[in-house]
Amino acid sequence: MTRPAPAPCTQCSMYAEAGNFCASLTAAELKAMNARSCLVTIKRDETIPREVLQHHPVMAVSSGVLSVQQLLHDGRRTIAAIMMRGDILDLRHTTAKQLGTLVALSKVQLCRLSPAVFDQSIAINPSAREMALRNITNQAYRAISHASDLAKKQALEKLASFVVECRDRCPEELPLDDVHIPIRRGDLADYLGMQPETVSRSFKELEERGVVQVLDLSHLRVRDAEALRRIAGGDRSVRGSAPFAKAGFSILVADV
Amino acid sequence: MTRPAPAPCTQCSMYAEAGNFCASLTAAELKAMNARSCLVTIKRDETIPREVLQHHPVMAVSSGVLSVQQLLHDGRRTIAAIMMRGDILDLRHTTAKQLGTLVALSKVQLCRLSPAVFDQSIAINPSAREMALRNITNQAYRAISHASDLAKKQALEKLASFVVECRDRCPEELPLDDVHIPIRRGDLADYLGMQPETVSRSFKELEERGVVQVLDLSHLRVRDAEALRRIAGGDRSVRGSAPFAKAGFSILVADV
DNA sequence: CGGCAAGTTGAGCCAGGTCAACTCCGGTGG
DNA sequence: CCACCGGAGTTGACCTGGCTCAACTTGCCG
Repeated sequence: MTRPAPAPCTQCSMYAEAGNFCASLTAAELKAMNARSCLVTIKRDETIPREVLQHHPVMAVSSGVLSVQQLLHDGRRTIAAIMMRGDILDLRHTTAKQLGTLVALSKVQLCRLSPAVFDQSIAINPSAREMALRNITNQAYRAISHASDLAKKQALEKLASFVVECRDRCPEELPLDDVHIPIRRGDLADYLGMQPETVSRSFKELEERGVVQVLDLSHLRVRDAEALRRIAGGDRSVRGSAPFAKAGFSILVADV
Repeated sequence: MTRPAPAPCTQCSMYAEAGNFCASLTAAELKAMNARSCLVTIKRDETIPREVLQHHPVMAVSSGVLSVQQLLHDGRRTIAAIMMRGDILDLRHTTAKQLGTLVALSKVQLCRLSPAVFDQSIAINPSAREMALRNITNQAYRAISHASDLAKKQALEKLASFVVECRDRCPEELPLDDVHIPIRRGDLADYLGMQPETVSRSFKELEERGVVQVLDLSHLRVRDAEALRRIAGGDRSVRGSAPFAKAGFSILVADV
């Protein structure tokens, strides 16, 4: 039985989207990459086993959301980082153990890059090198900025920060002001270091303040981007321009 | 007036310490780097001004502790990351604004690398390339692991984690089991997302449990490394093997 | 349409934030 | 050399944001 024909790189978002590593490869490099790499699909809540990471320490997220998780002794779970399309992981110098486990938060397409081809491309192709470096650097700075969200911000502020992060980072093309929340409430709670209940209450609060409108569990509409930004920056007193989005209530309240 | 002769790279820890970027440069590269770069000293609590960062977007920490800080609207301060010797910062694709401000937490020696020489070395010298990539990747993974400390851990656990981080990361050569805490209590509080009072109480608690002994404000002795590790991993019930380090108390307590 | 997992809402409680007083220590000047 | 000063750190008492637990509602998939 032959191995299933690898999906051609040309159909992968790592290649298709400018700014990603594979998009900067030459035709020859892409061909080598295509021959030596392999695109796998991971279902939601599946963990990438340690031995797989050891055999394929270099990989890239082609679609979906991959998380770095840590489990505390008594069952508390932390999502320390989320990786999205274009993000490169190089675990050759970091055992997965010290980083945590890699768990898919949605259906994830992951490309196991050939380390040799990866290194080779980085060595000779300046633009591939720049893309890779830029991606890793951005991951570092995103993680730093996430740490700063977690350190001192209150629940509402963390959530506002996260919405802003989604707006900047999520690849989807949506009507202006609509934001796609790519992960579930429970995962979001573990990413922001809070409880699902608190996430829910904070969404409600943002909505009551007229800052966002919750369209469904994975879609928001931003009603007042400036207010959102200011809440994310720690100004908790801010109210949006369209308070009490669910019309009707405001009249009742005003009359009391 | 001639510019003061730049300190030769050979005296800088970026060069002297194996595993750092500059240590992997060839003699010719080092000479180029020496000619085009400049080592500056920054006093504690000084901020690197934005315009300096724009002119010198690539730099490396030679000694001391440099922090990435963010100030919330109402004055809360966060230390999102701390950089120590060997760490490379490349801000060419990240405005300092989105990352935060860079503030020295101790006397810092910072080398402003020439971006051109840096890029050139990375392009042609495989071992320099690997060092740079490895450092950036490690920074990313450290930040991720810091984020996971902040998300769900309690005060005591965060502090234990930090002590472990210091043990692994701090360059000082100290007697086994002694740990150097390179930053002040207030800064530590902002790094761990808590209040100075809580930091103080947590140190006391670790000491009362016999896990560490506080020698002075910047030195600890680890009494039970395994207990420390377990507390850092979320097992809050752990007590050390040498409780009530300040002798005498235990007798009184036992008699009640 | 039924069943289950995910999400939301409400009530009570606690870890850690806040505020104020106190101690410790290093630097400075008489 | 010592008295003084100011900033850092610590301790204690109180308070609150968010965690916990439990009940309920919603949304998803067969």
